[in-house]
Amino acid sequence: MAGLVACGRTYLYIRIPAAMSKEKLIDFFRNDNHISPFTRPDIAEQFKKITIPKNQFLLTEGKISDDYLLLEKGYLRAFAHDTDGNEVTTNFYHPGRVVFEVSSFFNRTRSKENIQALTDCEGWSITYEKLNNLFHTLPEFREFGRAMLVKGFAELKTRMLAMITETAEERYEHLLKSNPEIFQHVPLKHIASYLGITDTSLSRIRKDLARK
Amino acid sequence: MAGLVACGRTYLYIRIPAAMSKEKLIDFFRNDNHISPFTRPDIAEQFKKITIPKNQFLLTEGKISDDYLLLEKGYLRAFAHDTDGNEVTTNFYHPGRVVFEVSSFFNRTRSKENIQALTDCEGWSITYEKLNNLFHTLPEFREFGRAMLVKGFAELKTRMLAMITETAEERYEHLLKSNPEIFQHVPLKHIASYLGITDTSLSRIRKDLARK
DNA sequence: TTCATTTCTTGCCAATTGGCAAGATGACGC
DNA sequence: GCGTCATCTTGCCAATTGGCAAGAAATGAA
Repeated sequence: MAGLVACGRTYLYIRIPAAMSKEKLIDFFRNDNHISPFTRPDIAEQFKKITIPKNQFLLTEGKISDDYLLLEKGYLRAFAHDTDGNEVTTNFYHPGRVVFEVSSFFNRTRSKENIQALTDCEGWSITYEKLNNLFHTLPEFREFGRAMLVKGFAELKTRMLAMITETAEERYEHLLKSNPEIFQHVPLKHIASYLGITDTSLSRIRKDLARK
Repeated sequence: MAGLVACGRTYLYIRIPAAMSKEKLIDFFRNDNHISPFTRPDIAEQFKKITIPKNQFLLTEGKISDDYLLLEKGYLRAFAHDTDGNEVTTNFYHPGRVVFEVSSFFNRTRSKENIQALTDCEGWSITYEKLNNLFHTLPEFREFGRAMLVKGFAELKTRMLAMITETAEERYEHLLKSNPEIFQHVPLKHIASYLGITDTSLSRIRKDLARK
């Protein structure tokens, strides 16, 4: 039971010892973003089950990201602050994703981003140190780690290209198609900043699309 | 001498056998983007010296990226095509950089991007297979590989945030500060598409800034 | 040099997006 | 239920950016 953290502030999350790591676990291997039980107990047992209540933070600015989280249930959002202090949503996460801040986690530097649960979340987390040990000893798992990095990289590139070549309306429509679930869990202003526009503009775009 | 490729088209580049790989080579280790001779002959000898004449391509659309290039001299640009067929510049490379297309190289998939030399270039290249062998056998070198990935990731994220939070004028000024050399080697239209604006807008921005 | 091509600038106007503020709607706690 | 606060929409106007086309300037080839 232990390991449970109660807290009035929103900076902590509950960490539950992995009681049944070896049965019900997550397998990303070559499964391309689809969740299923781990097939490798030696890997699985290094992960801890964690739950994150809605609105609480997996990572806050200034901390060093030390959760490499395989998300099983729930939705999260990452956001940073621009020079004027405004929140900018940098990413959304849904089940089947690896959730962590790449730069902070691997460089062991203070994060400029926050990662917050939009809904109650569940997943399997591993620390930097343990993850590195696995990478060191298991070449197949190393492949997995690299694949996750490369995948994130490619997605970010695609999004960048969309920012350059597509209108806000097109970007909105694509997000609506590719990630409809998040619209149920997040206010439009977060989606707007993710798309690179204001909530006012997004509202107008939605009105225009509704008339069509 | 051999290995030289002459070609009227712009799709090939010259590949010169690494005659002096062990003396004058490149060391990125923990050197954070600063070039100096390789200190590890076992690594160095896996790389081949290549030169790329101006305007020729290191990578073309549809091919699988198989050069992981440590750039020693010269400048390159990566570009893709949007749905209307227009060129969009996705990246610029300067000496001290690793030049390759992450997704195509690591996933062994056809590249959607081209990488073209803006000036005569020189550097040290390694194939996917050899690079993987090094990663497999040399943990320190693995660290280097990951660091390059993470670095590229972080840069792309920063650029993304700039696209969302900064005006085109601010993005232009930052590029001018951080990467002034490329302005000597590339027409403004390429810089414009990299910044996410048209060449017309960039021209106006430059006029405004000149008056200040 | 001369010619052709590309690059860069500029004017005109339209489309997109933002800033601000007011009002409507909805969610949540007491 | 009631009140409060966040969310969402809308109107008005301004700023930014784009599309197009013409002309100037620079570049490169013969």
